Amino acid sequence: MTQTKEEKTRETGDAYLVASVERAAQLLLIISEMPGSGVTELASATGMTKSLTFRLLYTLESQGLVRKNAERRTYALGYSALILGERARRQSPLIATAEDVLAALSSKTRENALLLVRDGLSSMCIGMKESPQPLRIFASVGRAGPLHAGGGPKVLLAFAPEDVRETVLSSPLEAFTDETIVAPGALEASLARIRRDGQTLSVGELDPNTFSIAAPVRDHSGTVVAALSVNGPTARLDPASEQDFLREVLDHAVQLSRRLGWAGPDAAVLR
Amino acid sequence: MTQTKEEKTRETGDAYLVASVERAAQLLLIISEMPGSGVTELASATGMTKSLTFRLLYTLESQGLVRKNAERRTYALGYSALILGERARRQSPLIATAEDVLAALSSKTRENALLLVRDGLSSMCIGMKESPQPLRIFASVGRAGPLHAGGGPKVLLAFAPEDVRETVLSSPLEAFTDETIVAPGALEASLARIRRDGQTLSVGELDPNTFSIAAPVRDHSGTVVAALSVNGPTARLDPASEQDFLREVLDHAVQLSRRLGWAGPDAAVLR
DNA sequence: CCTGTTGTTTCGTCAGTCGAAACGCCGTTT
DNA sequence: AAACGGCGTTTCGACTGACGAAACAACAGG
Repeated sequence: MTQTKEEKTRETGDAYLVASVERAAQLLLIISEMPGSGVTELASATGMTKSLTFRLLYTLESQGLVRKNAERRTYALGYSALILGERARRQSPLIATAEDVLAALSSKTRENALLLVRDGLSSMCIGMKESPQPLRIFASVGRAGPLHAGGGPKVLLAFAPEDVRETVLSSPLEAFTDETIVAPGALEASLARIRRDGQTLSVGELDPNTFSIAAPVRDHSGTVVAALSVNGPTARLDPASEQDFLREVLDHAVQLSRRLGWAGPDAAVLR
Repeated sequence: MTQTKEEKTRETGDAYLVASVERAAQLLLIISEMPGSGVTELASATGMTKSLTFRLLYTLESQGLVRKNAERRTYALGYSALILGERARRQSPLIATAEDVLAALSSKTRENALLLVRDGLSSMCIGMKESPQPLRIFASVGRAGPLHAGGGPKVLLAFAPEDVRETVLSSPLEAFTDETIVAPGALEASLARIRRDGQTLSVGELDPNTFSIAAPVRDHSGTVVAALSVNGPTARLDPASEQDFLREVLDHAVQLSRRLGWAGPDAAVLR
């Protein structure tokens, strides 16, 4: 509201950004989060003017990215958004390949199976197959999270470039639960263990009473491009199932990596 | 190139369009069609300047809508696009519900099962489940087509608002094959039959040697919101399978409509 | 009938966008 | 090795078209 000066310096300073487009993209993401809103509501949610919001919506609608419910005067994502998603999926060998693996892993373990990638300093879920059981962790594709808490995120961080690790380790670590690792030293040690073991189990770091078992996914060059994980309520984590889950997650992560062209250690080394 | 005047009149005349956003959206759709292109290639594909293309890409990348392959200097859709698609799917009861029905219909008939909607004066595929058989029609979500040729499109046209029907009937009808209906009178008659029968079979109208069987999908208010169709090679269309397909398509279309809240004619009327 | 809210439209100003052209960086060719 | 062509990136100034503010219209509820 009164950050005019700051905003301008940021925008012009940050370089080649086209402000209108940036705002339109933000509006689009906001709409995806709160479909069925009207102009005014969206305007206040984005901090933009009513006129601007209206114009952007008008333009996005003309491209089919948003759809307007004429009588209720309300907006939601349009078919072009659907198509973009469909094509994005096909364009990414990782996601396209992962779908089968997620389905297999979820049906084997009867728990949520997730595929996470690192996006800057956040983790993001880009694929998921939900547990068939009624009691399950709520998760959704597109959900962003931290890098320092939870099995999948810690795997991503463990294999991230050094500058990313340093940045995360040197910034304050938010405590989501009592179990969240907040001491940089302890986190570093945890990451080292993950690199040594090639997988990890974390309990209650992100949410109380939930566990997460994760392993890295590698591409043809051996680079870790994602983390495959299974999560569920700790109530279902007894010693037997724990061994089971660890084996299955590792197994499927390796399988996925192979399909991406990875020619790393063969099955004998694993187990 | 030399259409400066025309472009301007169109843009300013068309009203509240924000040109940058419009162009960015077009660029985004182009990228989805030709992933792995560079700045220059995309610039010539969209007819935009290199500088503009670069700036738009830069902006879209900052929002995660496109992803840049740093070493190969090449662009593809980003994770935000994926997320938008995911959310668009969830926001549309039609699409979310249709997935099961498409899977069931496709497995029953062993042919492609499609869900089409009308988008202005075009038909568009918004859901699909491919035939399990090796010989199948190529189709993809997001593909736009005409309204006057093919089973699904004609169903959409038959139940479209009158002004849409009039516009289509009074404009030249492109002949895709020898079987395409190009005479307005004949098309009108065909549409009337579709409205009477509540389903249709069309052979070779859009592509030679392919058939399409379609039926309307209705929402809670009884409005036709989509067409459910099955298509395949005419080689597999013998009298027995034809009856089978007609029954299955109608059956599944009704089932889908019911799930959308339609309380129309009960099963006795159908058959 | 009034009132509060929402969506739409208008208008003038100025910031921000755009095109052209120059630049630097490759990989290939001569 | 040097010259070339093609690419992505950067700069710059002119101009325009995007923006905010505020008026207007269209409702819904009381």
